[in-house]
Amino acid sequence: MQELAKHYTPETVEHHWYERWMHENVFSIPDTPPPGKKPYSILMPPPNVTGMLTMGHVLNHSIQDLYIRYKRMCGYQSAWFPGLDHAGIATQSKVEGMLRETEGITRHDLGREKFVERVMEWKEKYGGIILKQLRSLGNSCDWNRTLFTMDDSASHAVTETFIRLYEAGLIYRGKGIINWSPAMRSALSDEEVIMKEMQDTMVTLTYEFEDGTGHMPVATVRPETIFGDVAVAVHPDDERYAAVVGKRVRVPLTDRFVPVIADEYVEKDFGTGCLKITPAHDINDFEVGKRHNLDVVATIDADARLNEHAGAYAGMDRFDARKKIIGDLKEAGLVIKADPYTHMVGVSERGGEVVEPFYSDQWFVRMKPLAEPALKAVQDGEVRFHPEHWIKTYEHWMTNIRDWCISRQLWWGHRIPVYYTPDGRMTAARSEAEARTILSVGPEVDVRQDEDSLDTWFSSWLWMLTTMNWLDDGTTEDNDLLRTYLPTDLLVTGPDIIFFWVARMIMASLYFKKTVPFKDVYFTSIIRDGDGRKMSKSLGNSPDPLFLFSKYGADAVRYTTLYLAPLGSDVKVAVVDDNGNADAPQMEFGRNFANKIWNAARFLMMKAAEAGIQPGQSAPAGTFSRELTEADRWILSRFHTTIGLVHENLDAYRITEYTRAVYDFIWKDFCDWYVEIMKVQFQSSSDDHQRRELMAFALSVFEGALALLHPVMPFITEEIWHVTGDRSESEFLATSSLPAYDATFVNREKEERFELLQLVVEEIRMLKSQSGMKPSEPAPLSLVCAESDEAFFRDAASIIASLTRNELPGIIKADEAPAGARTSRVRTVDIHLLANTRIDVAKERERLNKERERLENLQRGAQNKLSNERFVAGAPADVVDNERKKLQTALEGLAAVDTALAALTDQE
RNA sequence: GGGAGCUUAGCUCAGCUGGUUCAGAGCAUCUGCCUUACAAGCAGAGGGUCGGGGGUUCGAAUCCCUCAGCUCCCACCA
Repeated sequence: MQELAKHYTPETVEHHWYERWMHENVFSIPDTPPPGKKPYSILMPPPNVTGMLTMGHVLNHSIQDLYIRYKRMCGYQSAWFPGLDHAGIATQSKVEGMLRETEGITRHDLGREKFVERVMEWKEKYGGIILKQLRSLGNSCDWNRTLFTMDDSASHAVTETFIRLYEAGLIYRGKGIINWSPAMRSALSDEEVIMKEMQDTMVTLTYEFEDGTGHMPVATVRPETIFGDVAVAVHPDDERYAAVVGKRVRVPLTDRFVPVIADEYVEKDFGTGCLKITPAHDINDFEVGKRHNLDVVATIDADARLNEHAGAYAGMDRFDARKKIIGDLKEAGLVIKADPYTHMVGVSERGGEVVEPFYSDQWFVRMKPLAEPALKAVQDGEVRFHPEHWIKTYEHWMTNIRDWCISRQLWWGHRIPVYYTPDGRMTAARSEAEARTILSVGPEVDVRQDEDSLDTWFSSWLWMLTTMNWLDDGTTEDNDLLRTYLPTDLLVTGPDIIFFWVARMIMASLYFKKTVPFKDVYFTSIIRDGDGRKMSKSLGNSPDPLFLFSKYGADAVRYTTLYLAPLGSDVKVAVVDDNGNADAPQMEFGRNFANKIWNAARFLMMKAAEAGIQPGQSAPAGTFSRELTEADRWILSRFHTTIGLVHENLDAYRITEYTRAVYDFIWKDFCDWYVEIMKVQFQSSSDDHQRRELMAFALSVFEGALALLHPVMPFITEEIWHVTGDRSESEFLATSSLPAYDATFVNREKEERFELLQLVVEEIRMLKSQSGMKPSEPAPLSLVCAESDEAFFRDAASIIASLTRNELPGIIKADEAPAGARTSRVRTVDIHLLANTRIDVAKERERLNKERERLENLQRGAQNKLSNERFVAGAPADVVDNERKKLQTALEGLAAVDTALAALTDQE
């Protein structure tokens, strides 16, 4: 039997058990579960290959691991599919930055092939750090199945799906206005653009009529785009300008004249009511331009510099040009006014730079046909959202969905499998050879593959399929994994990627596999710092989870995080500095809990040794041969109630409730009460055999509690379970079963009677404390209780004495109450404590009067209800009955208080 | 402009289907404790008209309406 240290030190324990679990392949996923085992599966949202562990991951993965472990212990074949995302933009820019810094070169210096090689090298060396970090959290996934989105198997599926969608007409190439990131020189999808409030200047410019009859005032915040103006538009109903429609106006600073047109898009009441139309640099202007057959004149290039159309400003950065142009316009007397203006501007989700509406050729996925069934699946409850309210957001997006721009002008990613001939024909194909066959061109013709790569999410949206090896060779449609684990049971993710990922997976799964990808989606909360700010690296307000693990233990961090994070709303975690590390002191909560469990185990082991229990002799959870005492029956009832709560709450995704239920059982019921009572039972046991029985019983309950806690605190529970049971290193709590719920052990009556005992003990302690007695100082004590409870309290006398550190209480009749005692009443029990300290009569009277007031309120409330006929008639019988009881107790209590008050007066 | 969520003790949050845990937990505060595991602990205590107002109901922290404050998402008024 091992000696346990006074404090729990997580680090070595965590390391040890994770190693053991890995070594014994405890988390491995068989293609098909053993007979009789039902599958339970979760897809891990693949972290970015450049990613570092954040508090968000901790929350997310703790939930996933909780369910994977819980279901495993419920007898399911748990399968948690891990992976890693190549994260096109993030990774490419990271490696480009590295190359710039260390070698002073750009990707163009290397060329595409070499550059991609370098990214791969980088990935092997520095990427995937996060996978190691996730292990320290205790994740019980099958790392052997880790899928990287750029692995050959996944790439085959990506190519194949592209081709299928292309052939089905769901992928097309088109010229249009897309979101352009000048920093990455690539297109972005709408979802990769976030709107940010910005302070700009709105200038109102003079557009003079060609015929010299005056001018039109046109407001803009982007004067640098005037060189792309092809018209000025007014609303058709705007009387102010009706006469000038059809005239031509001069674009300021140029000699170009553009027509005045009328279009419904213009808001009469906004600004001047005149709108310059610049189709190349604004999506709406583009639409207007299309309606009026206007040219598209691009004046800003891919690197966000003005081009030759901008005359003297050619080559200038867009923002420098803006300043210069405003100055020049002012000088030329063309500015009517310039006002500060606050508006929303789209910036890149990644780099934060202002996104440029850019006219170019891109690839798109037609979303409407994919969205319809995906919307229905959620509305019909085939996919359930938790919390439900996200359905509204989903519906809104799905019904207003726009085509998805999937081409990126990046080198890091899946290259678009489309091939072109010099004469402009093209086809999607699995290889150049296949393309040549399809296009029927010989080797003499130069066939070129599209230069662009695919949006990262184009591989992510296949995650439920690629993790299960769908099309891993490009052709195999079905396999055991897919048949067994798809649809998966649960997806845990942040609501921020509901469009990026969740919605698209539902679409892809329904389209390619005719099934939903998952049945339940749990949307996690966002973790914020003490001031409510989102945690971020740049703010320095995000604790490094690894630091927290080393300081508090991974179990503690997992537990505290889940305890604090309710379903659906954000959670605030205060962050303070600890020698340069961002620290989250709230984690002490979990650490203290771990320590409490540790010490309970120490105590039990100590007593077991005292009783001469041999290692490994504790009975299996829930089994015992002992003749049960009232206290035993009580703890068993509480234990099984807790088992019930664990299932109930976890099945309903009420995770915080689960953590609370187990906490309360272990700390309050077991440690505060049962262990303390056990000490008495242990001492009063007649022989070692009885003591061994007692300890075996206590250990079985304790081990059952460890099992209930294991899904959230896997390490410490595994460690203790080995010590208390002296189990072998290749046996695991992780793979054992949760204790079975047995309703026959749940006894509400016994629990209530025990509650009375608890209340009595607490009241005695209170009396002692308020009498100014030392806690350990004994005093004569007597109890008056209902006749039916007398035997119970007589039996419990030694327990009461021990718990109150007092003399044995006498069980007496009401008329035997001693004079000069301090008196109190809980429910049906009167307590008389003969303290040897002087009673502070005034203080005591105050206390009694306060109690009197409370009881009077209780009485009044009950009486009011009971005298209300509609209550008596309308409320359920047991509720009415309860009020009667309440009234009864109040009246009895009042009588007792009055007696005590009278006795007090006598003492004066 | 549209939508969603939140507001309960000094702080962080529970409180599910209205009524026996109905006003709770932890932290913090105060007072005692080296009590046969645990001071990372034990025992006590103080502290809230459940954001404001209205309604439904025999009965509301809980359901409805409304106002206020905070947060987030979506949206093409230059």
